[in-house]
Amino acid sequence: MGTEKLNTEIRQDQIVQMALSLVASHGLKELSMARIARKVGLVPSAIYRHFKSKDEVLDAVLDYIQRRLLDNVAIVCNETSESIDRLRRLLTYHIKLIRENQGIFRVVFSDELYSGHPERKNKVYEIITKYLGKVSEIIGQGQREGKICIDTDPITISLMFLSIIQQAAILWHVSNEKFDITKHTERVWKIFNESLITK
Amino acid sequence: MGTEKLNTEIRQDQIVQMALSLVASHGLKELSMARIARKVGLVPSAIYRHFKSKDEVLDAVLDYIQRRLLDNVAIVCNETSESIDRLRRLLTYHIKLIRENQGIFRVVFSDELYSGHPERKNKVYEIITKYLGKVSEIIGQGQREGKICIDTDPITISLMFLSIIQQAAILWHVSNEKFDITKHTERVWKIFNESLITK
DNA sequence: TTCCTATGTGAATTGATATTCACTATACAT
DNA sequence: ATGTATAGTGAATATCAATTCACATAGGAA
Repeated sequence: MGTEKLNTEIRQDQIVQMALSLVASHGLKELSMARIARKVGLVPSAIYRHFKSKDEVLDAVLDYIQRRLLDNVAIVCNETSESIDRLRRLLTYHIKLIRENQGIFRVVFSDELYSGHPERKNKVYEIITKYLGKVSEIIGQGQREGKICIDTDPITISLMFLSIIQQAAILWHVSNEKFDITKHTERVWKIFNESLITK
Repeated sequence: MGTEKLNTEIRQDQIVQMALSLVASHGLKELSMARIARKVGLVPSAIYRHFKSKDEVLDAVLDYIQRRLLDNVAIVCNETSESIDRLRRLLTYHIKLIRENQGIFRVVFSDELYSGHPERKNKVYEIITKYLGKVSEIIGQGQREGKICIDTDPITISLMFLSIIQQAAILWHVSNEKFDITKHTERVWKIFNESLITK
């Protein structure tokens, strides 16, 4: 009825946001076009004015996630040029991203998203490797500067680095937010610091 | 028609196995009672002779996963009494379990499994913490024996330990098995060895 | 103001899936 | 051998989700 008419770009943004928010609160399984529509304030069929299919919506959500992750890298690189500092800050931003937007990780690590969709599975792989690539650039920089020990390759270190946060995030999520992710991160950083950073 | 009649215990086992195998090959989303039935060699309604609902099937799958994980701990504890050795072997068994039974991890870390099921989410949490508990016992033993440095608590170390394998498993899975999980594990073990094990 | 197009609506379609039930057949105990 | 409890069948039901389409309308361009 008296529903405001907004152009596709705005609606697409809203749809992605609402989709992500629904995933955060109820998981991917419960994500339906009808629910998204209701949350946006539209009727289900209206979504199809802005996306050809549910698959397209999911792809857009993935694009958004990728952007958020890579933005974090850009932000820390702007804030400081010191490699260890960059890593430390990235850790903080990553945790913050997880806490504020649980949906992101329910999506990225739910195989429901890409089972039966080779292209999408590939996209997820791409997101992870791109992010890892950026992190390992920072680590490589640190190694060249003599701040990080060079007997392990940057990719392995960056994967270790992210693994630990990621898994903590899963535990945090599964424990209904009881697991203290911040404290865990601090302890891990300490070990990380002592074992990889040249003194 | 000429379908053999087997007793409930056998059928329940078959159903759990086939369910897990389907999850491994097609993901949780594609897991339907009909598919399970076909794979077992039954008609869909027959499943209900052995499980009250699909939820019960999923619970049984979770029980099986828990058993497999804890079995691994028992096995390594039987094989050797040396803490570092136990950890090293557990790592190997864990990777083997992942490789041979990809379904296990598609299940444990798919929130689709427990979204909207607080009890099941709790069960997943329980599985993880129980396993972590066992691992940290081994680590605690190593610390008491002076083999593992004591400035970090066992739980943090065990979580780090498992995080790294787990995440590697995800990457392995998302990359369509291209990522070399064994090599990665070796490198990680090396770092682990150098930073946590007292020389 | 008047069109025209992009956007929104509601009903209908299609397809999948969990679950139930009345019925049948098998294996095992007697 | 026979009967009974247990396991298997196939059809039916109910629900739910994605998608389509004919129709309605808002809002900017003319």
